[in-house]
Parts: sequence; C-alpha cells; structure tokens
Amino acid sequence: MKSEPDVFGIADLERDRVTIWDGVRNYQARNFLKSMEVGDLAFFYHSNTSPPGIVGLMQIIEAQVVDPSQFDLDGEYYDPKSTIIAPRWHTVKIEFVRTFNSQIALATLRDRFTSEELLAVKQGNRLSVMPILDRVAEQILQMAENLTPIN
DNA sequence: GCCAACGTTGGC
DNA sequence: GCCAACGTTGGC
Repeated sequence: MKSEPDVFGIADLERDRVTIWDGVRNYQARNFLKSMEVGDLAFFYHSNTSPPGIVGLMQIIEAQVVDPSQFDLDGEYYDPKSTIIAPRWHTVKIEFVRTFNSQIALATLRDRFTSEELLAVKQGNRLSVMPILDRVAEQILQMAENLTPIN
C-alpha cells in the first residue's frame, strides 16, 4: 500500500498506531482493498520520494470499512455520487506493526523480483494498492531482517 | 522539473 | 462505444 511520506508516512502511522486508509479513488485499488481480511499483513510503501521503497509493515484490523472521506463536503476526497445507502468507496482500518531498520528501495526490489512476481515493480504501475504473493512477501520480510540499521 | 504511463472525461 | 484531450501519478 502506497503513500507519500510528505502526506502520510510510516512515521505518522507509528505515531497514530491505527488509521483508516482513506482517499483511495481508483476502482482497481478499491477492489483490492475490498478483498482484504482482518489479520492480513501489508507493506507500507513510500512513493514520490527519493528513493521510493518499502519502509515497514502493518496489519488489517478491520475490513470493509466505508471510507468516511467520501462524505466530507470540504475535503479533497468528497464524492458527490456517494450516498450513505450506496457508498462507492470502501477501505480498511490498519494498525502499525513495525518500521524496517532501513527501507527496501524500489531498485533493490527490481533487482530481486520480476514484474510477474511483484506487481509493484512493473514500470508505469500507478496502483496505490496491490496484491503480493505470499512467497514474495516472505522473501521481502527476510530482506528486511538482513538490513543493517541506519544510525 | 520532466515526462512516460495510465485513468478519466466528454463530444460525437 | 470510440477515442482525443486532459489530468494525475510517480520514477528519475
């Protein structure tokens, strides 16, 4: 799951511990959010930063959450086509698990995985929520273990 | 800041 | 329903 650190980064999640992942306004990304279940783990990815990459881990603690921002008239995620009876945007509530000692850069992920193995590595991919194979996720977690801490 | 890739909008 | 124009994302 991607977020720009300037907007909401892993440090913000570590501080808040729990958050609703609101503001996703892409149908494909929303469908992936809808498929998530309580207990699922997700990587936190920093986009639009240098270098971009995976910075930590979080856990889904509530599924099928109606995104409240779609009803916020003054917010940037307001959707006039959404109604309380038929909301268009669902998301998840997540909890901070941990920040990696050092981030796993996109370049490293590209070195290690093909775009078939890891969708996030595919050039031109703009999806902010993407599925990941268990096997690949385990390898990434292993990579995180082996990272040397930054001071 | 540039720009390729992609999604959305809207005229027809 | 097609597709050109436009807006956005996000790596570099």
